[in-house]
Amino acid sequence: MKVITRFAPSPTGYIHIGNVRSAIYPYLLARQNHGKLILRIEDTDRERFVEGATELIEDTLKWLGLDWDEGPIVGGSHGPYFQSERKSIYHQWAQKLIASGRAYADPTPSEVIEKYHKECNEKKMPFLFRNIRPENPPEWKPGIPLRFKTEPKSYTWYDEVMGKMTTGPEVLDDIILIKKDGFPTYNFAHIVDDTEMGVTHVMRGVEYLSSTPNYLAIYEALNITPPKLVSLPHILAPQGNKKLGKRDGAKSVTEYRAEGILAEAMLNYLACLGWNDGTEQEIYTKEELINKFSLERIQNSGARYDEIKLLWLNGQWIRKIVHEDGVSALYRRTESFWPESAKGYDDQYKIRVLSIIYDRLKTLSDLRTMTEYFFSDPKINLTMLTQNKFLQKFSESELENLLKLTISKLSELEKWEANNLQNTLNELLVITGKKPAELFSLIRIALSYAPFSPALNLTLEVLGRETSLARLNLTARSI
RNA sequence: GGCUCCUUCGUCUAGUGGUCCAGGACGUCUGGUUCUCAUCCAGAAAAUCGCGGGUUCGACUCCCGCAGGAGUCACCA
Repeated sequence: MKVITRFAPSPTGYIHIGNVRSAIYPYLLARQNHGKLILRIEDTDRERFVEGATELIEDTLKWLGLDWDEGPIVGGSHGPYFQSERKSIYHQWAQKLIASGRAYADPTPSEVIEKYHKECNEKKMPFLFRNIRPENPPEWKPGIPLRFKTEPKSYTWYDEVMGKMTTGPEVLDDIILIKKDGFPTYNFAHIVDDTEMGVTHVMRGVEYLSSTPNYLAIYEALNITPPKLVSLPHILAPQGNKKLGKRDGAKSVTEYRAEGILAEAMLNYLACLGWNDGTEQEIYTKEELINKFSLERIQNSGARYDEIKLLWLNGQWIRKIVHEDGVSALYRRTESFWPESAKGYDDQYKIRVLSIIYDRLKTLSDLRTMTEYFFSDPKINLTMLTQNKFLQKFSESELENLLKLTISKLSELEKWEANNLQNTLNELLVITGKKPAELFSLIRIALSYAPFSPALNLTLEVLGRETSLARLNLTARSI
């Protein structure tokens, strides 16, 4: 049997990291089995619809590398893939239920329902509409909601993550199939769509676990074998025990992208939050995830979201890309992350800067703050020099002399190249009798006035003879 | 309140009756790599396996009870 999975978001805003996992797992399962992933937009709630949200969702998926086989943009033979365009299909299926006496029009005024609802809440009783089911429902016509006529009984089913499930008749109710505006509810629409689209594995958050018996009842009334059900545990907010939501500052995937998180790291982190292959591996490529993914190894308790670990993983991925594909591979991803001042500089120079700074990056946006002095002369800050813990014991004239000596030695260099520079620096240590910490700190600060920088010889090399000497001179004269 | 699910270091997790006085990773701390920051390397601290009973020669692992947490009970998905 061909595996067909789907990701079915509502276009109500951006996808935040609490939700993407329900796109990642279906993707992995589909790819692993050479099946299909369907993207379906569940836009039946016109009030919550947000303009542009669909595009945002598509962008997010594309960025993460989660391509879909059927859905918006790519099309497919089971369309349309927007629920709002499938109204007549739902109505056809609804007619089947009406014909078999399993659905009825509900003329109950909303005040009556609300009153009963309130009553149930006060008495701490579950709200069950079937208790006030109208006795002689009218014929169904637009403007009246259509309800499922349930037959309370016990259900047992198997959830691929949670295992064997059993519930009693008390959870079954006459749920709304078609709203009074003519659009179906999620409860009905997803069943129709999954069936029509041939979905074999329904993967969604655990919050749907409690309504599963009601879905099972509809499948049964429709004479359909339900697909495999996969409940995904929640991702928990960093604080408390609540599921991660926008209120907890759950950022959109797009935001992480803008902050310089790599798609590979994001995918790796999210896939492994609540899933592991039982080995001690931490870094997974998309291909490895596709190969190793398994439903049985999805965790069945919620997992807390930990941004620190994401950052660590991102650093690992930044280095992995450089080590495996070279600096220019990483450089291609950095375009929007350089400081303003880098604008006029060519690719070659920026690649050289990147090659000496990349192992310090946690996110690509660190480039903005960490490479400033490679592109514009830093502001001279003499207190930074004189207050430095290695330099404060020297007098100003001593510092000046050390700098002058450094300048003259470096000026003699024929080839301005890292190894030669290191040799000269070593010579200077011998000549001056200073400790590396002392001399090197002085030079480093005079060049960058930054809290940190790469190895001194590399910094000098990339900065170039002219710039380096000019900056050292400037500081020497300012002391 | 009903129903359902969940419960191993701070966090993500390994663990399917003995090889676990519980392993890995993040984080934390310490030390090393000619300055800084980071990387990398080495090491340390960190879980009476939610609690209480049982079964067993032996339980994190099986059974029962309890507690705590979460989800759900919408013309939202």
